[in-house]
Amino acid sequence: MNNFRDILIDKIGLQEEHYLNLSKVLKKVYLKKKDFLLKAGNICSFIGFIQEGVLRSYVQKDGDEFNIDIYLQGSFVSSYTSFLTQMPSKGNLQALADTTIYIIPYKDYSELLKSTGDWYLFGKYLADTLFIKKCQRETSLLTDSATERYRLLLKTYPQIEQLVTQYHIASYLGIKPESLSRIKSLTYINE
Amino acid sequence: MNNFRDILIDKIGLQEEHYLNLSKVLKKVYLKKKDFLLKAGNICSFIGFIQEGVLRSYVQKDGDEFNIDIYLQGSFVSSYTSFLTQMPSKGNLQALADTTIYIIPYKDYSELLKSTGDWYLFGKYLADTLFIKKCQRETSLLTDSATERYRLLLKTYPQIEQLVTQYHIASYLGIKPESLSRIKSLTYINE
DNA sequence: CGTTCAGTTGACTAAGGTCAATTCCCGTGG
DNA sequence: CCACGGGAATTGACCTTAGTCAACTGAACG
Repeated sequence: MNNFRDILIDKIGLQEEHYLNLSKVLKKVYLKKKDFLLKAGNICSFIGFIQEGVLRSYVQKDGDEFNIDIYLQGSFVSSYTSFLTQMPSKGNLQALADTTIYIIPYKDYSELLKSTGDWYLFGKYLADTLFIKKCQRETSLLTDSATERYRLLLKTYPQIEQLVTQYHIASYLGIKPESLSRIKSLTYINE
Repeated sequence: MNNFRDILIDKIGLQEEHYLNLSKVLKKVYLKKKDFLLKAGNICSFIGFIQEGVLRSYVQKDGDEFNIDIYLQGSFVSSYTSFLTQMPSKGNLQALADTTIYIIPYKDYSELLKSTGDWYLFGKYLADTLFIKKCQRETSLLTDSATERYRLLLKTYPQIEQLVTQYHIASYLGIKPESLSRIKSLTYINE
């Protein structure tokens, strides 16, 4: 269930034919670890799909980095607010490992939308899933302790500690790496 | 710019005619302070528009309440995740003052969507603005201190302290009322 | 008036931050 | 094959922010 075609057809309900049309405009992009897919200040002109690898979106404030999200294999990646508004993005998109992405350029995406109403399903799927994900994170940031957020993350992405460093996980959780280290050491004692 | 018709026509780009069609299905609902528009566990079957008054959405955890959002006059209100998925809502919607709302029932909304593609604009406006708002709050919760969030809130809604109690503002900020009280007392000293 | 609820203040606690020292791990070059 | 260098993670000591609980003030309203 981690490839683009399956998600389009099985999850979103589009047809093989749609996938073939999409394939024609998809651009395959290879990123090395630490490469940027998008830098803050630029307009996001694409929707990406991660074939292989990991990315993060983060914002900078007073010289510190804050990870807004971490994107694993099989997920869509975009600075969606910037994509929607076509205004400069406040966040950066950066690879945390060597990564392969399929890119749908904004222009081609608009063409697809015009070609048939079916692509509306895709836009709605994207908007809805992103919204729901944001709501969950908002609630978690508001109601859960750092320890609870850490456990939730492990439950959602059991493999994440093998894929990204503690620095990035801590930043995503809203704490410092030192604090995450302490949380982990306590976790073992309490089980 | 606080009434439904103006937003529909000037902001979303629909026509007078659309507004007239919508008017036929709108239900006017009066809530007293502390009345619930939606209780957790129920499915949200409407989009509301606040004609007059204030509401909050909040979740409960371990007996504590956490305000997810506060909705003022002229804004849309819904448990949008529940509305989208037609699954039970995790959050509650409650009036914080006597409130008048226009309700678009889910069923009628679906009918409108079918009647003409133009209503797609409405759905997209709603989804996009809600998403952007969530992103801003997510970033603020992650990167700003309670004091910064408090200042941001006052800047965004200067009138909010006249409309809702400190208890609700504190909960929205993710802190306790006592802490907000201390933040306020320090604020005056530092200006 | 007295009750009730919102807000403030004080004393203490807990969670997480900061900074510095140390250890672990892993890749690279001699 | 080993030694070393550098980033990642851990640990310790101390600081800051916010939470907790209880007492108190004050305005609102029956």
